[in-house]
Amino acid sequence: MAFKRSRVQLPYPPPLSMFAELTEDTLLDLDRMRHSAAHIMAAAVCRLHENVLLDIGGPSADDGFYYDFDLSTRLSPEDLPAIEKEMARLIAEDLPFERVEMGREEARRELEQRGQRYKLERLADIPAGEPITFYRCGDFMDLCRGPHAERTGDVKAFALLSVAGSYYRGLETNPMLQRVYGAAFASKAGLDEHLRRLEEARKRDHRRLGRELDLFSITDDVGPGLVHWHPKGARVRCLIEDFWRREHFAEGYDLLYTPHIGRSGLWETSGHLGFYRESMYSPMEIDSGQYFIKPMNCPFHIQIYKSGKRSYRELPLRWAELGTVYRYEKAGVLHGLFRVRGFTQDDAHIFCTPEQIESEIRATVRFAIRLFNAFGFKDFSAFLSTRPAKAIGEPGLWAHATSALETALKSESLAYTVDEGGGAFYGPKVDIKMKDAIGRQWQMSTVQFDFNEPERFDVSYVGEDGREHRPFMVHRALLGSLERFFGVLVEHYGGAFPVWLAPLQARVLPLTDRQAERCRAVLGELRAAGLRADVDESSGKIGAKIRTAQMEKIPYMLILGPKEVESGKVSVRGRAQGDLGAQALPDFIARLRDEDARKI
RNA sequence: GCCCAUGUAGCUCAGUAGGCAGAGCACAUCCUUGGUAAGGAUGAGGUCAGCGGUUCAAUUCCGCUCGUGGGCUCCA
Repeated sequence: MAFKRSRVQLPYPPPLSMFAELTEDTLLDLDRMRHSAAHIMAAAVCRLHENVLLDIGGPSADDGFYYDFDLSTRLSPEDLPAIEKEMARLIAEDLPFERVEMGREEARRELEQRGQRYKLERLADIPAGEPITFYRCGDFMDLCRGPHAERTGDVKAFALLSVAGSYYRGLETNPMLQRVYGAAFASKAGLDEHLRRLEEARKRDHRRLGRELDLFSITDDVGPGLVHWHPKGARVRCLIEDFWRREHFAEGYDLLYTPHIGRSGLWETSGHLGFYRESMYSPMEIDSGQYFIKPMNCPFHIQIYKSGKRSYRELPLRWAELGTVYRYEKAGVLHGLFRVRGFTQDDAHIFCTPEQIESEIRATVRFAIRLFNAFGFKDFSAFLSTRPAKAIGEPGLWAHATSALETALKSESLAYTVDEGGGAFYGPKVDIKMKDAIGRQWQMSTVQFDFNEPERFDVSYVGEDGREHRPFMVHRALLGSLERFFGVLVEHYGGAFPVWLAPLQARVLPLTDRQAERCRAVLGELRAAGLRADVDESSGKIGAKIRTAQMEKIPYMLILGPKEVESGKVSVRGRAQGDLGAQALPDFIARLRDEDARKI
């Protein structure tokens, strides 16, 4: 039984609590207790406000609870303390939760009498034959499946965290309800630990570190969702890209560069204007034609495929591109580097024969994991999304493709969940998720079949039989987008990049001005060895220079005073380890180059 | 897009019950040349997000716009 909720979409803020030490039973107890906390909150709101229309609430994510309701007044964060106080009172009263089962008609009358119109709709959703239950707690009674804690006093520690809008049933055509989120734990210590984790996540927030470490910015003047990579961020990106290119060549990929805009006809053929228009920007007029900025790279890669007649002997073709695309995202969903309007995908398209597809997919999954291992991600799982009701392409093709995906997941021993019918209309897919340093899950890679575009563009190859065949076409992005991947990486490392990715690997610190010249000479040697370094020539004391370097999270500091100048050594300080003593410069350089090469 | 909150110096944040705006850090200049996480002094830096309204007077009150943050997934 799936007691732990999983999500296909990127969660933010992501669930922080891992509860590794908790058993399934205690998790269920926690869920039950949080469900009750949600009811207590609803009861408190009903005590404080008139005409509260209840929708539903319950445990949320894996740390708290929420409840949705419709109120005549708008709740703001300032209202939370009063609700908390009322909740505390209900908890102190230690009221029992009483399960009341009733017939459908009786339930309807009950809800009508209370004027609970959302609840009436929810009641109608309950399939015939299932028991209809209410839970009573003092004078508060709510249609609810349960289960609940025994008494309100079982909620030992809670805090209300935020108010938010929430569409009824999550549909934006429905009225907007008010949602209050809270956290609840079995003990004060659990709650404190949770709040500590929230604080830890805040410290790692890539938007905050992006500013503090001068990595990137997004400015109002240019526009929301459009990223500027500052020198240090750009340096990290460059290192990621260099690594990515080397690995792709080693995996038998070729690289492409394609234009950023294309004629409307191209997008009509591809189907994007039909299916994807709401994510595309308005066309621009060039000569007498309309051009669209690309939301995807695939039509261009297909053009290259079609630039000549292809033989089965050429397949598989693996074509990758760091392709920059622009997509319209609703203003409210933009978020730092995680959700932007212009981004660079580490995109690739694989064209292959049916016989090749299984090994291609396997290699792709293995490749993704290998890449992520290099960045310190170790824990993976996957989602397999299969054929939806409305789909293009023959069922036989779908079955073949889906089994290739599944085989790859099994042979790589990836835990996966099947999202039955959750695939896009044009093909099944696998999404790979991974855990970061503090246990949060991120969905990064996607491997996706496409039965639509090859058809629309009439993509083919000549087989052994001399006849034309349709190749399989697979889209895949491993890192996802460089923007989002970089954001995750910043949070994963908390801004303290390992030596191989650090924008600056070492800083040379003169004790006084008299060592400045020697420091510049040391810098020259570091650079000549291919290392990234600079010198702090400011006039502060050594403590201040160390503090600055420490806050910039530079892996190594080399301190040079009269002693070092005389001995020809450097005093090394590690960002994490502190004072490492004096070393000969060549030894330090060798050590740094070794760490760089070993990606640590 | 929708709900709520929010926007004051490069950053973090005070402040004005409506009367020409303030701190710390960062920056510049000078003094200091100090051995492993902040030496000192002086100075520069603001259309108080933008536009409109009320007012003798608006950064402050009101409206709109833009941006940012939390959400809009699970769900009787």
